[in-house]
Amino acid sequence: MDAADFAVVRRNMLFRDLDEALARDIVGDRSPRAYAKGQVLFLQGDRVDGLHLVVSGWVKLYRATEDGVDTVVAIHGPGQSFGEAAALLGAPAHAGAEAATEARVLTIDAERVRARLTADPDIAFRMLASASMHLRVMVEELERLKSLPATRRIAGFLVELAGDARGAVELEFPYEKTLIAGRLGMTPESFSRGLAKLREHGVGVERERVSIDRIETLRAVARGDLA
Amino acid sequence: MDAADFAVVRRNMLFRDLDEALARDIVGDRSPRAYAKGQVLFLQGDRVDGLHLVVSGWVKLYRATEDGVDTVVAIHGPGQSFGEAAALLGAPAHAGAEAATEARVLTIDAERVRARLTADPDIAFRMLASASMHLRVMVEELERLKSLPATRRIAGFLVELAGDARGAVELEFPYEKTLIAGRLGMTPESFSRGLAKLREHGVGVERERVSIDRIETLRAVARGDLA
DNA sequence: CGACGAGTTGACGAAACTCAAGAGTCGTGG
DNA sequence: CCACGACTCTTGAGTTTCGTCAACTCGTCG
Repeated sequence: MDAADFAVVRRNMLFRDLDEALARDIVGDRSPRAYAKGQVLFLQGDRVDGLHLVVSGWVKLYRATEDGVDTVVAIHGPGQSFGEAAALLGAPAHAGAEAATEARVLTIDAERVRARLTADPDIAFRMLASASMHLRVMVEELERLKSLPATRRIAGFLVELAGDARGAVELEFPYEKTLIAGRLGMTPESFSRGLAKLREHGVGVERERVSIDRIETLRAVARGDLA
Repeated sequence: MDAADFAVVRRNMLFRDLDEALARDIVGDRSPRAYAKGQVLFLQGDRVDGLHLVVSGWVKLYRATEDGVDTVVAIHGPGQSFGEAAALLGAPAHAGAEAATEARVLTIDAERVRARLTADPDIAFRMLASASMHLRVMVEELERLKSLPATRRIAGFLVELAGDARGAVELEFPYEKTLIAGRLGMTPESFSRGLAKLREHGVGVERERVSIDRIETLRAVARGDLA
């Protein structure tokens, strides 16, 4: 694994602030594996062999309901990990994973982590922290979904993408709009209309490129201060 | 703490299958504290001093949005715990907690758990398992919320309450309907109408008492096999 | 060039929210 | 003991939002 990839790994909660040597040791000689868009990493109910860490691209987690409709549960990008708990506990995955774009994902052997874990309880804390963070994200998502209208959810998504930028912002949608719509709990049509409505707040969209006149305005929309 | 209470504690994921002596040791000499309905355990953003385990009654976790509306994130009953990760990591709570009914809650000192944790890494696994279960519940909630119409969500809630009972079932709502509505992501009005609609599937409601003619019918509704 | 998929837009309908009124319960205090 | 108010829940009416169906545009790729 090259240095650039390893740098991404170190952005993850589990490896951040961890002793360099120990981090390398846990990763072992594994290299990220490349997945084509649409390729399945594992299915819902599969036993997960290791914990997954996205090095590049995006991976979606989804659940299939009985009637065939699938719900997007989360989407993970570079530096984000998933399936830690399932892997460590040897539990079946409660969601399926599929590459949403071309992606490279590092699979870390659960047994290896488990061995280090008993040796160094600090790692256990990190795993807990990681799980806790996932939980927090889900809670926030749940909150948004329960209470906010579509336009505000979209505004929120854009704000998140923009990070802490200020003033005029140019950015790209990281994956297909259809998928974003699913993540935000709406249909592609609603997403499209929502984006159209945001035009009056200085948001321009052309294909996957988005230009925002004033990100602060959008933050106000997301907060609900603006219609 | 008396034996009945301790039995409830042992139903929790963290303490189930744990060595009896160790379990008692972790709990220490703490006793459950009684909370009146509406009493606040901690606020969103508070530093949580210990992990909380509901012995009796119900505790709601909620998040307040900027505009004062609060969203119910989860509701925990006897044997369920919350705030584990936050307490252990010393992180601020990402939701507020308030007694939804009269409740008794055991607060377990985080430092004490931490100490046992370094001694016995198995405890770390349990905590992870616990966190993972929370996550799974949230994911399921998210899924339901995204894809299911109100009536099905209500049916699902009743089915969950009924457990694995068969045939005719009599039960009580564990807390106010308004709160249930919030948990299911709808207004009290919608909840009321939804319940009314379930009458044609053999559900009778009188105050907090619910009588279900055939729980199997309701399961079918929840699955979507029945309108 | 033609087929295909993604995205947009319009028309329509159903579901859920808001506002408002009213019934029933419970606790409190006169 | 009863009257009052507070609160919860229900029901009704009107409105909004969102999903569905369908047509059409526009790239992409074979």
